Amino acid sequence: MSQSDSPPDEAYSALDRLYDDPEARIAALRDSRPPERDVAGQEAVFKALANEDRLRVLETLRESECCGCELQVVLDAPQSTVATHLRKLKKAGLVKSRKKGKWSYYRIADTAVFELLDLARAVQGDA
Amino acid sequence: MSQSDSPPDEAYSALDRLYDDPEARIAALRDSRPPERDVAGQEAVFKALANEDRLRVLETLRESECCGCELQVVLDAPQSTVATHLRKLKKAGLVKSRKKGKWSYYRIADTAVFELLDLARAVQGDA
DNA sequence: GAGACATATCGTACCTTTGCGTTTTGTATT
DNA sequence: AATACAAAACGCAAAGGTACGATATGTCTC
Repeated sequence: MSQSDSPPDEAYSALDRLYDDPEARIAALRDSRPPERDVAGQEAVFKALANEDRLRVLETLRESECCGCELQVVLDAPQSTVATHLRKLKKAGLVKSRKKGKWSYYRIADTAVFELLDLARAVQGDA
Repeated sequence: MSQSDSPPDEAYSALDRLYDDPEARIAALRDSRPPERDVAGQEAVFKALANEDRLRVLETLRESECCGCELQVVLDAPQSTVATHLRKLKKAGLVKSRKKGKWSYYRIADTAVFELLDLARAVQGDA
């Protein structure tokens, strides 16, 4: 993951054999690397989405805002488990919450979340 | 995760207090649950996307098809590590590969993958 | 202010994923 | 057929994520 730890020298020599101008190809490949920030942000989003229970929560919130205890019914899981999932979804910016009395109501933060869910289903569908 | 293990009876009684007709609400919540297959498929896709190295590979493949040894340069990681990531991407249906001589060339399987990457960046952006 | 109750947080045992050295497989080249 | 080499598969230690009981926090009702 860093630069000096275990450089794949073998890979370099592979490129040496593969191209007339390996330096240029290497430079091109390196340039195509996206900024670290972007990648880290994307990873955080996908990590939050990479769990069945959390996906079920999002699909439910698609229909309507829900409070925590309703989501317990949906997931059929204990309160602390549900709360942990909701915290993750919130931290990743996928849902927002508002407090009303002793209830916390959760809702999808951005319509882009719907699109992510739909695309994942589509990709999977014709795999 | 299953039905009989640890039912959140507490949640049921919460709904009892919350609604005039809790049974109806419970039924509605349960009906909103998507088919198990769908959720499992979505999870698989998001799991495959939930890793910085794999995201970097996908961003690189956005530009052009690449062989394994090129991706080693991009990730700056040993061959076995890169191969593991590629296997996962392939199993999730995100990339396809073709073999030419002793090289394997990888490419994005579906333009939906680009959209997923873009959406994740967008969601993250205004979080 | 005491009790009930929805949530949030903490601690931790358990399970999954990752990274990577090593070995194996498949394809050129000599 | 021996060598070279890209890629795939195997194996296991280390890291990370999950589930959930227990506990803490905040809010309503009496």
